[in-house]
Amino acid sequence: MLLQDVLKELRKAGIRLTPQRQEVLQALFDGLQGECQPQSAEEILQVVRKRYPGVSPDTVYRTLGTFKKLGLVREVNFRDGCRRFELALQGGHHHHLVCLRCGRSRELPFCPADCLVRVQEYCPDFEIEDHAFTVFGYCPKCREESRDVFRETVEV
Amino acid sequence: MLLQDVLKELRKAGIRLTPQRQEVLQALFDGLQGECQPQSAEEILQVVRKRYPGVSPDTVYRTLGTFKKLGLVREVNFRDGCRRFELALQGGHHHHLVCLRCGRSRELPFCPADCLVRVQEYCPDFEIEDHAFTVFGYCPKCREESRDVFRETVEV
DNA sequence: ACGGAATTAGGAATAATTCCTATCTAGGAG
DNA sequence: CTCCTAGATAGGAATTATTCCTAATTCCGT
Ligand SMILES: [Mn+2]
Ligand SMILES: [Mn+2]
Ligand SMILES: [Zn+2]
Ligand SMILES: [Zn+2]
Repeated sequence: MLLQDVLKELRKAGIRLTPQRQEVLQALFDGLQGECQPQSAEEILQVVRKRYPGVSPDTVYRTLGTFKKLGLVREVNFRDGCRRFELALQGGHHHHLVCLRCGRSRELPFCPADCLVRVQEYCPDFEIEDHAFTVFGYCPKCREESRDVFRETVEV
Repeated sequence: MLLQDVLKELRKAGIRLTPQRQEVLQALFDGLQGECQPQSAEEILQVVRKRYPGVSPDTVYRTLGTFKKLGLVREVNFRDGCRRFELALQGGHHHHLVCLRCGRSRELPFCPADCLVRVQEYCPDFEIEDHAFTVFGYCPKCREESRDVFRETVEV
């Protein structure tokens, strides 16, 4: 799905298409490229300001909240002190593997869907809205580096 | 496992047993009772201060960090603006179902262990440390209440 | 009991997020 | 096209969670 399609959807949903919102959306689409690092509000703000200086953090947060309510954006937590956001386009559902040292993440094409089914059976009257599955640990690069540090320490 | 056993383990691990740490540990054990709501640092601070006034937030955070490194405490995120903590005693591994409205949580006896295995295969060089599986949505009570509000709105 | 490394209190600093309010504007009605 | 207004924004202040700093204290092995 492309930016244009999403804009159409938003219009259909009765969302006013301000330039600010479009820029935030664009930033979210940009974040989809490459290694897919969900972005913090601050990061999105910086991207947006390149094209549209003067946007306020408040607007970014408000817009992300709006998009989240529409199911267009998902929030993820990487335990690095801020919330992160990424587009939740249909068919692209995934989760993350996060390095607790460098903070980089990798997409995981696994989803504990069976657990969700069991949860729904376990609590039939609970209305499930979203779920998080995130794996934390240390990436190969960071493990390598800490091994180096260890060597240096020992050799001294 | 009881408080005494954990204290023994801590001593074995070379952790200095200050009264502050013992109080934080006690607070965490208290949190285990009842409906198991993982506690925020602030909540723990309040509990600790009842017995031991004058503890600083810093100490609570530092202690939680220490316990986390030891694997004694797990951190969970309920999307309510603060980190939450709970004891991670052996055999008691579980996850949570969280209401986005009232913030209350319920324990889930399901763990996406199979996903973790696949993740480990997918990234053999990544050192998995921890994982999060949390289901968000609206609890029966909150759904009921919002239905009431809806009725009132319509009837006016 | 002593010494020293680890720990703490308290207050300042930081960083993320929200609130407030005067001003602006997208988009529907005419 | 112009007008109108509900909804959106900027900017700065306020809030809240968390960390940093440092002098003073304390656990615990010897
Ligand atoms: Mn992603
Ligand atoms: Mn729990
Ligand atoms: Zn890494
Ligand atoms: Zn609820």
